[in-house]
Amino acid sequence: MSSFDDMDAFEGASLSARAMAARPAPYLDDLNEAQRAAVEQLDGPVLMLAGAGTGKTKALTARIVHLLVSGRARPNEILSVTFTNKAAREMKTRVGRMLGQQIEGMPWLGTFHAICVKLLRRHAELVGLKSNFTILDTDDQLRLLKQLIAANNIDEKRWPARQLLGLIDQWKNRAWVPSKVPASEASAYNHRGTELYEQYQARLRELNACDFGDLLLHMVTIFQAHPDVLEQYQRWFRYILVDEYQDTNVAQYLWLRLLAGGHKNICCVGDDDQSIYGWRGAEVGNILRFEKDFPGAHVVRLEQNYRSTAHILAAASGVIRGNEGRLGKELWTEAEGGEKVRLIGHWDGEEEARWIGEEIESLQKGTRGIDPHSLDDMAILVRASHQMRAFEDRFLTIGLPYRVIGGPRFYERLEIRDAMAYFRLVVSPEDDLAFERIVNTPKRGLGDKAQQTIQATAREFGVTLLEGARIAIDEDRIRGKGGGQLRMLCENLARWGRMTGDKDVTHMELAEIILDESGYTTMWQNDKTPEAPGRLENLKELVKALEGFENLQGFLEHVALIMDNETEESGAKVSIMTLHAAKGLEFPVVFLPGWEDGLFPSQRSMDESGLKGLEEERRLAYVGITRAEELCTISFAGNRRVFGQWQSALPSRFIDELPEAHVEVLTPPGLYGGGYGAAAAYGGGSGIETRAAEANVYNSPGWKRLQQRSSQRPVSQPRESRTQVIDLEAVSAFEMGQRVFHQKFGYGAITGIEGDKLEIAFEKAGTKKVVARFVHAEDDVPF
DNA sequence: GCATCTAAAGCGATG
DNA sequence: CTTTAGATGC
Repeated sequence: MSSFDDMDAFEGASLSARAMAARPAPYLDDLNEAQRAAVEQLDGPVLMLAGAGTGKTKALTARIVHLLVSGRARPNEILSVTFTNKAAREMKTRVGRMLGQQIEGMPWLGTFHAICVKLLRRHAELVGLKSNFTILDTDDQLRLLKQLIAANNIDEKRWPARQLLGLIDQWKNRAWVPSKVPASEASAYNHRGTELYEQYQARLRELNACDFGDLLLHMVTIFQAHPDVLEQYQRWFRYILVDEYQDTNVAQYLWLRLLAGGHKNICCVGDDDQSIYGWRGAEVGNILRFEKDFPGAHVVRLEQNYRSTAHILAAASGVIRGNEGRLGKELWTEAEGGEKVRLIGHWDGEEEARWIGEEIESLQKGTRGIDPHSLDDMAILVRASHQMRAFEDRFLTIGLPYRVIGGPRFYERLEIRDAMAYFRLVVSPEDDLAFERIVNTPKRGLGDKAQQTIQATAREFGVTLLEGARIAIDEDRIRGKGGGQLRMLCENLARWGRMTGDKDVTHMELAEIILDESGYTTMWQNDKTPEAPGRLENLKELVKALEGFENLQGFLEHVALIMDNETEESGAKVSIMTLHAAKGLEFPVVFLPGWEDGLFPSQRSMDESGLKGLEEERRLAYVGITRAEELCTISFAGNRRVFGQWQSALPSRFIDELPEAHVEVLTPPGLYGGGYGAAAAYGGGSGIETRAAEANVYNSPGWKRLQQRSSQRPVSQPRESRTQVIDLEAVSAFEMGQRVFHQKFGYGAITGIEGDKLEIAFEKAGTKKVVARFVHAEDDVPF
């Protein structure tokens, strides 16, 4: 084990405390009373209950600065954990800005996982790993589990690997090693869950690998079994700060409690009303229990909101009031005036998308006393990602620029994982999982049979797959085209491996060489699907990302934890994302579509977790509303197509919880009268509102009409956009029958021209009408 | 060994 | 409806 003092992170990070103390402390001046209290109470346990938009990050960064300036701790003695890399990055820059100087050494400001990797590399041998262990992504985990399931003669059809993975994840979130899984879980996964968990852990150790859950679990295990190690860190980390404490799971909680066990200088920041990750193992209980865990804790409430109008806050408060067992907070603001929260019902999901599209266009120009807004200021927040499609389709048709936030993250993408597998294999030839992944990608004529031969050979000689492959070739066990290709792959890998030591080739050049010579780049160049250009683009991004690292090895060690889906595109765009992805963000204008019972609150959530599930959904509604600064529009549709089936739905029960005084009900032309929704059906809301709801909705002709027609496919109502800009110039470049390419739908032929829109029969996506400027001539594809 | 068809499942998402 | 994994056929 390397000595404590060797650790990079523990040295060279000092910033002269005296030099800073001499500076004035403007960071305290623009804090309000509560924020200031939270910042100045440096010693002992502190719970900062920070509502949405109350300047939480500001207080947190001021606290770090205060610790540094007051000389309580050096930058490398502060442990500061966040959940996302984005949050970590933001805190780093804000601390730097507040100090008025860039500060290199905040090595322990990062995500739980990033910090645990750093620690675990130092102590890996205590849990049977080498310090250069690899971190598996979900894909690798799943493949491993499938192998185990097959080896145990379990029918994967009846007992899917995904289920087992979910189970193991949950156990790890609760900090249960295989031997600690309680008997109550014994029946899980056909009574073989624990057994397979044990095998999985053993296999990980063989592979010198661990998964994300292990990063924390191993550290907890080490701290519990080696008090001397724990004590070192308890002493070293003089102050601990935790962001988004309501999202911590049991393993993270134990980890924190162990580290804070000595001095108890721990400050947890969170908002129980924004706990929306229960299904991922987060325990709201952690935050509710804080004062019991840390007796004498100072609890500070940040309740003054600087983000939203009073109407928006009132609406959010009205909804969240429905939850039990809250720590209790009431947001308030000095701001006056503003628009009420708007509520509108639609016939179906497409109508909803159409209306929101038009609304966005008129807000762009400014309307009814609302100033013009950039598209960057507007966001659509949906409950489930499949709701996004309706908006994408509509926005493509009317030519409204949008960006989808979330989606598959950069490093989870197929091409990135493939490329990384090549790099992994070059750096560590014993990485069998990487070998399996790329041996026949691109296609080398090595199918099941050849791969089984390699596996068998490797087992026979007790060597890695790559070594087994080499032996298999030498002994002529794999013949024909595949054999030759495999020989070439092995030789290439060996050659690239030697090049890692070559001073004349930078690791970026090497990465390019690997991708080119393996045929991987060519594979995508020859691919004619619409995704291919984007994938090549991503590979370029990947190589660019290498720049910040010393070598391939260094890059790989960090990549699983630091890669973000971050491509800065030019031009203003409206954002579309899930409510989960929206946490921590804010927008002047927010649309919240799809407020229908079953969709939101989600049926699945309620089925799985009952009242707890419903309460988490309610917090999600609270998070959604509080993202809005000026204008918040909630909508629901009477009919929606789910998995191709038309289904009718009732307005969300959360709509009844919106306080009427702060809501303006909009009535779109030609639709049933607006009004409150499902109160009667659930007995929610006040008596008056409930009766009003019955009168307005259930007995209204419009509602009855809606009910009657709900089983039929609704006729879409073509209505031209008020703000249509016809770009005939773009259309003139095309003619009937021409073959064209579209970013989203791929290749197709023009079958009609109408105004500025083209009707195109796509090869894969069917016939669609799209705006001409999103279409390229076939020979003008922007690769 | 690979391409093409067919059946079944998909609901929320960070490291 | 869409995607994807597995089976089937060539």
